[in-house]
Amino acid sequence: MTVGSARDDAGTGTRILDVAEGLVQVRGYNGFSYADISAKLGITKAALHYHYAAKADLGLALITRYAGRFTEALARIDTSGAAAAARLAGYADLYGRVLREGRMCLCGMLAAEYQTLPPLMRDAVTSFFEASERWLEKVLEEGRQDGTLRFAGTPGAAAQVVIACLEGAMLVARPQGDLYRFESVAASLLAGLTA
Amino acid sequence: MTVGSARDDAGTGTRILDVAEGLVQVRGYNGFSYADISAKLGITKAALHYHYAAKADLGLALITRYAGRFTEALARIDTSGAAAAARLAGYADLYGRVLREGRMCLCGMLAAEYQTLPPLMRDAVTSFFEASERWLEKVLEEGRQDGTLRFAGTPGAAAQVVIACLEGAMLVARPQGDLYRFESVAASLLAGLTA
DNA sequence: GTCTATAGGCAGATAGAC
DNA sequence: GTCTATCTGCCTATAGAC
Repeated sequence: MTVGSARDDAGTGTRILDVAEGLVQVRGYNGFSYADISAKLGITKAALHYHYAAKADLGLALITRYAGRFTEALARIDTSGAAAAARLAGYADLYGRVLREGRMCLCGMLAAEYQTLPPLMRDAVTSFFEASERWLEKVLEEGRQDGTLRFAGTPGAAAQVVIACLEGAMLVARPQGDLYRFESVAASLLAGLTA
Repeated sequence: MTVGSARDDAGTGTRILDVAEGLVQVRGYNGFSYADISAKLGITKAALHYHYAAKADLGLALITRYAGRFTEALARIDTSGAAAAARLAGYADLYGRVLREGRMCLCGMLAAEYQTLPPLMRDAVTSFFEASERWLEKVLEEGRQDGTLRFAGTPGAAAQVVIACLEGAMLVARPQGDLYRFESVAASLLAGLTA
């Protein structure tokens, strides 16, 4: 990887990921091709294969970067020092920001296509959800102890409800052309968990 | 359409729908081809095109049949005369039955691929969710009035939470290889709505 | 790193015989 | 209704020049 002279030019590899990420989040992994990226970026398909030899390599890089950024965002929420309820709201807002760009959660989209994915991509998708669940579990447990959150059952079970609700709300909001639907569901979810 | 001599033989058109339905629910609309159906059914691709000239025709027929059966199932729940809470549990069980066959909700899968679908298929998908929401709204409102269900906000908002939760739980359960995850989320959802 | 050119395969779809 | 044969186009991927 070569560092350009200007600090803010992205590098072709990164720009490929940027375009491909949007395509997968909108059309799915099976719904885009190298030709789509080629057209949007103005470089040939052959050049794309130089950076990502096979489509599966590109797909894996996509998930890895997405999961890394997600983990970073969760770390920022943690270091904010906010109460558990606010950290939970911050988590939901991460989903809201993606949807406001007209996109589905990358891993939610890939979850639908799971059975058609190459093995390494499958593993990366499941890891994403496991990491999410672990973070939520921690927040929920802390919120229960400090009295800012309340829920029945284990923190793990509640974490699964949160993930299901947010992913499902994103999934349905786009076809219904109703982004507010997501905000409404997320608000109901948070209200039900707030003490 | 010709009626066979034996009452229980399905007809090629129906058998095509049966196979295609499974393929879409497992692999997605963009994840299967006429060749897949051809192989599973032992007839040529050309024969498939006789029954469904274009893939979009097949896709539309798939949603229409699925939505019709879903509506029938909801009608059966209604005529059971059960209380609102039990009817809600029956609704969740419709999803559970699909997942136990290793499948995603047909329209949940198509919701993910929405941006790549032909217009008529898009409209059919949104209609499915609207019909579901209207039915749930009715049940929730009745449950609130007879005191078997409780929730904050409008019945419409609560209905959206139910759909989001169940679709999302299905979506995530398959990659995680954890069908019990769905049951757990559904149980939590119902518990939160039961008075 | 990016290009032109092309391979090899599979997609959806059609023509016409039976 | 189903078949064989074929078309056209797009897909992922590679070879080799620049």
